[in-house]
Formats: sequence, C-alpha cells, structure tokens
Amino acid sequence: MLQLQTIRESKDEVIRRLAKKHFDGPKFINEIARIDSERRKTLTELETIKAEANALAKQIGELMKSGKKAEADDIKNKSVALKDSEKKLQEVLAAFEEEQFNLLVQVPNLPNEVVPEGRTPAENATVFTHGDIPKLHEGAVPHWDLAAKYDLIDFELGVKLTGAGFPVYKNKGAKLQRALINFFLDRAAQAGYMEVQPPIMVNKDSGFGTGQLPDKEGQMYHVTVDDLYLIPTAEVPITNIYRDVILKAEELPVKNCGYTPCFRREAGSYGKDVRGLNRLHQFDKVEIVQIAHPSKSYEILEEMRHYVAGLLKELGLPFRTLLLCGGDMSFASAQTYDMEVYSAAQEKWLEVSSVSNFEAFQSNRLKLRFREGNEKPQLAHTLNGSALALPRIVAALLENNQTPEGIIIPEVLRPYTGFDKIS
RNA sequence: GGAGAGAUGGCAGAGUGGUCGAUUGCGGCAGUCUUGAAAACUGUUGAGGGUAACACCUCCGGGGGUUCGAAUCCCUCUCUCUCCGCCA
Repeated sequence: MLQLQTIRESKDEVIRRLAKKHFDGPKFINEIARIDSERRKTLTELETIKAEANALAKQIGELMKSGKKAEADDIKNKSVALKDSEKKLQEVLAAFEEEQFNLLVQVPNLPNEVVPEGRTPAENATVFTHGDIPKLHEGAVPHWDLAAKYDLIDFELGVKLTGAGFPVYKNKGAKLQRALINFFLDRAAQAGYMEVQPPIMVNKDSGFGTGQLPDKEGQMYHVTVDDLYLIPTAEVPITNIYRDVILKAEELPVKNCGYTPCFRREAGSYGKDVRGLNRLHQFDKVEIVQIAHPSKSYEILEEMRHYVAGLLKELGLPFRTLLLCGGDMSFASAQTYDMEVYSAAQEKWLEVSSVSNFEAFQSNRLKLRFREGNEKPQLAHTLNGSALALPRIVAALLENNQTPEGIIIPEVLRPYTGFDKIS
C-alpha cells in the first residue's frame, strides 16, 4: 500500500510512475487526494469538538468533587449538545476513511525508474544469460515421460488422491526432492539466512500484510471452517513474522529463509503450460526474505539475484535473468528479476525464481518499521526471492541431464541424493 | 470436546467510573562515582495523528453500547492459559 504522505506530497509523480504499470493513476490518485483533504478537514473539526468535550468533562469532575452540583449540571447540558455533533462528524469521517482505504488498496506499487516500459512478457529485458543450450541425444523426451520411465513422479496417482496438479514423488524422484531442499537450505544458511519453519496456513491479517489479500484472494486455497489460507509462498508467513515490529537499525538487514510447500489454485490455467511439472497446485520451494534499510534495498536486491544465479550455476542449468517490464511485474513489487532455466526437451524457458524489492509497500501494510537511535520509527523495505522453486528445476534437470544410459545427477547434489545417476 | 480463568506499555504486574497514557519492579538509554567494569545512586524510556514548535486528538485484545466522563460498567467477537477427556 502506498503511503498517503507520498500521494499528498508528490501526486503528479505518483501518477506518472503508475503509468508504467498501466494503472489509471489520474482516476485513482486524484480521487484519493481529494478524499484525503476532505477527510483531514473533517478530522480537524472532530478533534476540536473532542478537545472541548474533554475539557468540559474534566470541569464537571472537578465541580462534582467540590460539591457544586448545580454548576455541574449546567455544563452537562452543554456537553450533550457537543456529543451530538461529535457523533455526526464521526460518521462522516468513517465514511471518508473507508472510501479512501478501498481505493488505496487497489493501487499497485510504483515501479522503480529502471523498470522497462512494456505490457507483456515479451517486453521484459534480458539482463544476463549463462550456460549453453544443451544438445540432447536422439530420442530425448520431456520430463513427464522420463518421470514415468524411471518411476519418479506419478501424476495419475496424485489425481486419485487429490486432483490434477498434486503429483506423487516416488523412489529416486522423492529423494531428489529432498536432496534439492536440503541443498538449497544449506546454501542459504551459508549465505547468512536464518532458517525458519513457519506455519503453512495463515490468517487474514497475514494475507493482507504481504498483499495477497484482498487483491489475490482467488489464488489461494481458503479453509473456510477456520477462515485460514494455505500459503501460496513462504514469503507470506516469513515476512509476517515482522508484522507490527519495530526493529533496531543495527539489526538490519534481517535475513530469513525457509522451506515450505506452496499451494496455488491457478484458476484458469490449462493446456500444455500445465503439463507435467510446469504448473502445479502444490509444490515445494525454499524462499529467501530480507528486511532492509531503505538506503540498502537495491544493493540487496542485486545481491539476492546473484545468490540465486549462483545456485543455478552450481546445478549446471542454463538460465537467463529478466528484468520484468512494468506490465509483467506483480502488484506489490517495485522491481523484479525473474530467473528462467532452459528445459531442453520442451525447448522452453521455465521461471524458477522471482526476486523482488517491495520497498515500503508491504511494510506499510505490515507496520514493519525500524528505528535509528532515538529517532522516530520509519518503514523498512522488504525483499524476497525463490531460492528455488523445485518442480521446474526438477523438470530441467531431468530433461537436460538425460542420456541413453540414464539421468546424470549434478555433482553438488550427489552428497544429498546418495546416487549419481537415475537409470 | 467439557469446565473454569484471563487479555494493560519491551517483559512482569497494579489499577473497578473523574487530571490514568496509566503506580511499581525488571530490562533499555543517559549521567554521577570508578584506572576500567560491576554495584549503588540520579534522570530518562510506548505508538500513531497533528504542529514551525507547542497545543490538541487517538490507542489499556477487536468491535459495539451506557455515561458529561470508561483501562474500569454492559453486550459481542477473537485469542491465551489451567484442569479433565482424546491424541501424533
């Protein structure tokens, strides 16, 4: 959520920057600004009346103490009249506040100036590429065929147990999952991230804090009996750890990581994009989260995307890093890098990580602040990234590393898998 | 699931209608003392809005109500704890 102060102080700039996200800034921002000034006018009036009423109540208290009941009753009558207009103003104020809030939550974050113009993924900027496109042997097949051939993943069994998009990992397929999770967690720990194991269901407040609610309600599984949501990413519980928290400046940056399953309804998805592991309702992911000093957050964004790139290099997967254009980035993000690996049998790029700086957009909702010395608390910046999402990594590993003799496990994973080949 | 108790500042814990944003202790910060540290002593120490700075307004789990006045009374919701039952 944008800060009202920002809108108040630099309305035109906000509108200009929102254009890159193809958001109707003039409509929303002008309206918010208009309501804001009305709201503030009402608030001032109301506070004046309250101050008067408080003063009268105090007087009454003193008069009662000294036994001057008649005088007290006199003032009481005055007070009753005040209370009446107080109540009316209160209602007017509440209406303004609600209206303003409802508009404000619909406004996306401002994109950073370096974010490219554009509407579609085609307009994202490729900022880095690494590795060669693998040449596969004759008869190479996509990962879903490999999964069946080596009995690694059973998609049909998942349908029986739950439904489409909930695969069952088996044998070396299950072990590979576990190996990747541990590999990612160990690397994150080495990079200074503290591991947490958060709940995988969250309440409404948490969903609101990171921006999933109310904007993306339909994307999450909702356990209605208890009014809880299955998390779409560990970002939600991990970032919400710091909701309503005031950190000391010395504690920044806070670095947390965590492995969780993630649940996404992916309503409306269909076709070959959802084949195999490409798009699932439940998947595993290791997430990295940082809470940063505003002056450091972009430096940290770069650090985080290089960290993720390092993982992909270690796994020997060809990848590219995209700087998302205004139209392709998420609601809450100010700048996002996507990392895509090349899946050689499908012959396409698969997104395996998204690293974003949200600046103060989430912290404003979260009331996540830090304090420098004795100064007033100010909003911190939040960042997160996948490091990494498993299914598409598995897809690329299976496809790219297939040989007529079997699938070769990358060197770095062998201590974790305990085997060097799937055959 | 049954019964009961409770929710107050970073923590502990007072406060049952009138200068209570809140006694006190611990913790934190600053100072005195000390070669330094500890101890002791003194002072200071919540958040948001508002202001040039004051003033002023709001917040004692959330919401609503009674009253001139609510942390204190009423209603309601949520959560926590204890005991019993069940249980990985």
